[in-house]
Amino acid sequence: MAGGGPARRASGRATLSDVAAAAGVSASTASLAFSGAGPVATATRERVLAAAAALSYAGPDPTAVSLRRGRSGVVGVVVGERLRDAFRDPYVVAFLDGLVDELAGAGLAILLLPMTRDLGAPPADQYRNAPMDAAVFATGGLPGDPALAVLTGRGVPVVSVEGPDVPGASVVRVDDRAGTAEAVRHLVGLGHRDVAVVTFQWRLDGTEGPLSARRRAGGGFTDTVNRLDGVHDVLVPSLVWECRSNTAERGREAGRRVLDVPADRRPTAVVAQSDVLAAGVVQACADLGLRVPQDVSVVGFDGVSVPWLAPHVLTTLVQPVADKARLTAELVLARLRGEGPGETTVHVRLRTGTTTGPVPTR
Amino acid sequence: MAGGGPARRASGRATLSDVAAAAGVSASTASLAFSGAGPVATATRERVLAAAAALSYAGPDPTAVSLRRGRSGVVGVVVGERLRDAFRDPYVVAFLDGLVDELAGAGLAILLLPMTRDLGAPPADQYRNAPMDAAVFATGGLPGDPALAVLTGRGVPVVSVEGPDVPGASVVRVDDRAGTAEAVRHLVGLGHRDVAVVTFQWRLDGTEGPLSARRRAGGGFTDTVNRLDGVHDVLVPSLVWECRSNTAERGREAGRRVLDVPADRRPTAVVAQSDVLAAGVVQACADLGLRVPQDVSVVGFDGVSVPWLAPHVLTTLVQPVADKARLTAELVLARLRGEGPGETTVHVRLRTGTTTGPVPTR
DNA sequence: GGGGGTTGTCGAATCGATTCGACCGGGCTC
DNA sequence: GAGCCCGGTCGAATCGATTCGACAACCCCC
Repeated sequence: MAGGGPARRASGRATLSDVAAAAGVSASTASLAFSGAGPVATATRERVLAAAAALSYAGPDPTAVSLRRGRSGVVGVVVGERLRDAFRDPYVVAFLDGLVDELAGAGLAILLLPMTRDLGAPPADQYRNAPMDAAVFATGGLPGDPALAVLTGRGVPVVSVEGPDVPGASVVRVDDRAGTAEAVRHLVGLGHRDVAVVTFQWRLDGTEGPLSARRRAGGGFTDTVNRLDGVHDVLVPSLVWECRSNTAERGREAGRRVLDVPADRRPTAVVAQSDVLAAGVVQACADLGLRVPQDVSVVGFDGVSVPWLAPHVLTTLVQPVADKARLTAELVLARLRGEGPGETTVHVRLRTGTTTGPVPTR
Repeated sequence: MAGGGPARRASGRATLSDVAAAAGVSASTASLAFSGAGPVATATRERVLAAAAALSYAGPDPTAVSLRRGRSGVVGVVVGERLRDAFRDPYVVAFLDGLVDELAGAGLAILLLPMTRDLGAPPADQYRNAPMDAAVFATGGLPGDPALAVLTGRGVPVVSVEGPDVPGASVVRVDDRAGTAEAVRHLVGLGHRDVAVVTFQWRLDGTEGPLSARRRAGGGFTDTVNRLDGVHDVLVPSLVWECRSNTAERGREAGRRVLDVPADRRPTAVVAQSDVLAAGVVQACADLGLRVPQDVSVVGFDGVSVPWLAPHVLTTLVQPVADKARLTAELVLARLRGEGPGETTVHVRLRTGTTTGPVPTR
């Protein structure tokens, strides 16, 4: 031992220099001994490791490493407005689970970022202050989100999943327009002509109710718009009802409002923009004493399991959620390798369940 | 302008020094101009801000700030084993939502940490490498989790919610033992004597089925143990069934296995360790043609809304989830202020719903 | 025995900021 | 008019590591 008292700083924990001093080597050598980069004599390494143990040095400080390497190993993930609502959606959870798995496999940690709730307000502090090597908009987002400007201003590469199509961002697209169109054609094939649509929120203002042409023209969330356009590609829906959040509760309310009308004016089918909303609509049917699919057909979107709908099996557009997560992670990793923005499209597939059937005869 | 070409580094983005140089001031002054700490002449500040805008400098680098300040503004949150399962539990989501709100209010960002799945394996990289000012075990945890050792080794203060009771950690306790006992007394008051218990996993090995005395003696998750002890405080359950994950699906399977026996040997009441499991048990009753509560009474735990159970209202032990989140956040903030480990207890309250009733007469 | 190649170690520069102490005028008080 | 205080600015140290280039020692082989 190189004499002298303990080398610990007054300020607290031991640093690599302390360890080096205790082991009688330079800081460079101690670093090499820890990281394994570069040649170090076995005896030296052991001396360093012993010194580290003696000082209970727990390895290099992540913050210092981040600064030096210009990498923090953290990826920000933006999820829906309220965590409470976002995490209630099995699709979001499944996607997040896949994404976390893929990124964790690459040694990356996930930072939860709240989606901007008010386009007028400044974005949350975390966008500005939290360390981040990249950011993923996991569940869509609005063009013009100030958080986006902050991130690109910082030089943080953005990967957007069906999100704002900003220049410089990597994009994961979903062919939800074509998919929705296919689902509507399925309904038309069953004889349906009077189809209502239950959508996500169009903008961030908490509005709920029939979507006016004026509001529609104003532009909205990418996925919301695409899925509605897909309906219009096949027919003009008799009613479009906007829900203020993507929850079964709001879907149920939407279903009640859309379907609680005299039978001759009642839509014979409802296309919902998510399985969660669709499940709410099915519940609304039960509330109203309407049979699914004899009186009303219901179509969802996502293809996640909604076990509490049993014995119904939702007719829905299945997203390949695991693939989508993997592709998203790959786009993130590509940006981290320094490659430019990339782009992928994932395809949805119509799964016919028990919630759609022939149009009722009146 | 102080002549010369653009001061940007070849390596990429502008730094504070570049801005300072462009504005013709020292780096110290530029820093002061940005942070607002210390006096800066208005004219100078404006010159600095203009230079920053010209160089599209987006504010101080979070990593560098973290190193200097010894604070990253990031709090790690450990949630259950699989995100997929954890986030399916409305209670976990509600708690997390509250916690994120509270911590975000203090300018802290949330890092998602996967719970250790295998006590033998080394903890995930993120425990070692991710910047973190504190860590919260949000949904329980195992004593002896190696991730804990890594965190305390790093000097990261730990706040454990019904989690491993390690020395030095702040602890949020729940009086779930007393609460469960109260629920069981409620059942006893209704005449029940033959009560089955459906529990969380006891350990991490994916076991499912009747909990043996031997396994039980081996020690398990804090909350699992406490809630079971609460039952034993009142009576000896006729059967304890361990589920390998806290999902309605496993609860349903448990319910089927526990209740699908001849009526004279069937438990008249089931105490589940969560509302999610309880919901599964209620579904199992429907599967088996048993009426709730006429044939079987069911008790849950958490008091979160399980809307798809309608028209049933679960008899359950309500946790004050918002308070719990707030108290947890306060313990985190106290540690961040440098205070020592703290401790709180939250109380649960029995809410009598429609899923418990008098014992059936045979 | 000298040249060339390894191996092991170290010093110093660097990552991008914050902050303490020093310094310099100018206005104020006594 | 001397002394003081304060507003404004700057230089240098510091946070805790990584890494490049230099250098010494040693081995091998011709």
